[in-house]
Amino acid sequence: MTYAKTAFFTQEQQQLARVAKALAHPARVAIVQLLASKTTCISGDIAAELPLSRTTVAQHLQELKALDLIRGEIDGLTVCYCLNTELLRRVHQQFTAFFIEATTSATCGPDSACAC
Amino acid sequence: MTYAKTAFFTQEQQQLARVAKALAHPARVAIVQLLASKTTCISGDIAAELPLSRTTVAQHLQELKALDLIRGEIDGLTVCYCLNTELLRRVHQQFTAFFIEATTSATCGPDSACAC
DNA sequence: AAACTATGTCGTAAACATACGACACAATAA
DNA sequence: TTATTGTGTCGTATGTTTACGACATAGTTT
Repeated sequence: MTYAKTAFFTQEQQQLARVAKALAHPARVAIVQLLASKTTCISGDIAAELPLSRTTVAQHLQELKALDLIRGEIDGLTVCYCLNTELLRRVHQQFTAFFIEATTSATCGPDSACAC
Repeated sequence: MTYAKTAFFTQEQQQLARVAKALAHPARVAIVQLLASKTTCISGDIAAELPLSRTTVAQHLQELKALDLIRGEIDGLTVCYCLNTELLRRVHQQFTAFFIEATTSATCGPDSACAC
C-alpha cells in the first residue's frame, strides 16, 4: 500500500483504507473493545488480557496511536490509554457512507446482463 | 495475522478484522465503489479504470471474492462482477455495532484517573 | 544510591502483501 | 483451423507486518 500509486486514489479512499488497515488485526479490534469496556482509562498492561507478548501489544498500540484512534497519557510510572471517541464517531460516519453507497447500488437481476 | 494465536480471539473479532483487511487497500475500496456506481454488472476490465496492471487488479478482485464480498459470473469471453449487497449489509451492521460500542464508552474526564 | 517496576525502543526472523511480466486457456472471429 | 481477445494463474522481486527477546529509560520504593 505504501508503494501503491497512491496519488491516484482519492483522499477519502485512502483514509478509509488506512482506518480499515488499523482494524485489520483481531488484536487491534480486541484492544479497542477492551478500552471501550472500561469506564476509566486503562493502565498500560493491556498485554495481560491478550495472548501476545508485551512487545507485540505495544506495537499494535503504536499503530492505533499513529492514527490517533487511541491516546496515551503518562501518569507517573504507568500509562493510561483511552479511545478518541470523537475521531471514532467520524470514522463510523465514513464507513457508513461507504457501506450505504455499496448496499444501495442496483443489484444484478433478470433485467441485467448477467445473473449474479 | 495468520499466525496469530488466533483461537484466542472471538469469531466476531476475527470476522471484523478479516473484512477490515479486505478494505485495507485503496484499490479495493475503489473497486467496491466502482461496482456500486454501475447499474449493471461490470465487465472484468476493471483494471482500465485503475492505475494498476491487470494482474494486480485480478489479485485484488480475488481477495474480495475470497470473502464473498463480490461475485463474478462468466459470460462467454467476458466476466461480470457485482457486489454481494446482502453480505455488505450484514458487514455494515457488524461495523456499526463495533463503532457504537467504541463511541459510547465513557470517556476520560475530570472524574477519571487521567486527563486524556 | 540501589533495586525494582512499568514502559518504550531496537533488532531481527518469518510470514504476508503488493505489483507485474510471462504464460496458459477458453471463447469467439476470420 | 488459425488468429485474436478477455481472463486467469504462476513465478518472483520487493516492501510490509507480525511477533518477540533483549536492552534502555524513567519513575518509585527502600
